[in-house]
Amino acid sequence: MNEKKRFIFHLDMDHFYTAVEERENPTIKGKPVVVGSNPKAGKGRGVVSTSNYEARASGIRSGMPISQAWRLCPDAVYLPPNFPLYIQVSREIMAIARKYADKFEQWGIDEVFLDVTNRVKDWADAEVLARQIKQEIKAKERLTASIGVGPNKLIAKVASDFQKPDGLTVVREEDAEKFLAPLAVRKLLWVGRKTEAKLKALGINTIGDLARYDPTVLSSMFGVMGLQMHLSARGLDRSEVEERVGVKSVSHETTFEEDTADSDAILQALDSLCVEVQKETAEQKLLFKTVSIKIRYQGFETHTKAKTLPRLTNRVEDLKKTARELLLPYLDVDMKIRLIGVRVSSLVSCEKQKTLF
DNA sequence: TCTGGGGTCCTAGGACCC
DNA sequence: TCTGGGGTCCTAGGACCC
Repeated sequence: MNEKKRFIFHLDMDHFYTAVEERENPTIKGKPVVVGSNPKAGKGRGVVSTSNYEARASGIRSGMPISQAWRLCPDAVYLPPNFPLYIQVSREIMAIARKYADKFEQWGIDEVFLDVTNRVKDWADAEVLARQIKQEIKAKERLTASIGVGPNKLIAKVASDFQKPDGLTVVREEDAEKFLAPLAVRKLLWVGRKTEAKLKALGINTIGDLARYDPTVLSSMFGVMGLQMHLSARGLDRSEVEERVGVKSVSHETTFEEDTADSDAILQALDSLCVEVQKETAEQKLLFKTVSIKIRYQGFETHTKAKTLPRLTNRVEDLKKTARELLLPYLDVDMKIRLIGVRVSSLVSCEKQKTLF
């Protein structure tokens, strides 16, 4: 097997939501800005979606409870997310990036992998191309991106995070292992908080530690992911840049302002979620077969329950009825409810469905 | 510190079929 | 009376991503 040398980019927009907000409203530029849930003077529920670098200087981070952010920096500009705007800007950026690559894989709203193997001849060439993409985005969108360049997706992803904001990091194949070795294992894709803690318990802190560790032990502890992690730590990743086609599920969920035991209010909220989910599937011309509900009690205990219907449907009545059936047993429990959610999956497009009959 | 909302993928067990 | 092996589908929970 002669594996062709690849050139992969990972492009990551810098503090995307807050950067877009600053662009739209220059008066907030230079101030700490936080996009997320309403902080309600420190009593708000929810988390920080994105913070700009001025806010990060106070210790604010994505995913942090908004109440904690408020305590760290009450004077920041707090904004609710404007998703329609971010999606619009995201589309424009992705259209720019797409022109530069043969293979394109969007990753969330503001990141993308590009395979530019057939567009460049060497690493220097790749760097020039990456710079060009950054420049076009800056010129057309007045936003900065950081790009990581590497021989595979894994390294490109770690590299894009290496220098931020407005960064460009090229990691040649022959330098990959050395580049990764001193970094914390948490920097690796798929090593989250839980896995990080388990690795730490084994004495594994850096990616270098992980690369040197016995893969059979990793395999017995983490299964397939263990071997995957070991390969990643050595800079190896054969996964392709692949366009994602079609969603697998559509869901909506909502956290109540206060935990509640009011069944009427809960069921009413459930109905609204069903309507939203059905509307979205209808817009995308999708039929669904499986309905799931999610319930989170006070204290964060979370359950899901699913039912697969005998046939595909897109009727809101089917959705409401099934969701209600699934949820009802959970309302008898002597705990207040924090969140409910509705999801549909086993999706088939209506067009495809027609051809089946 | 007290945890949003939108997703994907994996695992493990059970039902069911041949 | 005791009991295979492979495959698919479904469910519940959990980890991870942005």
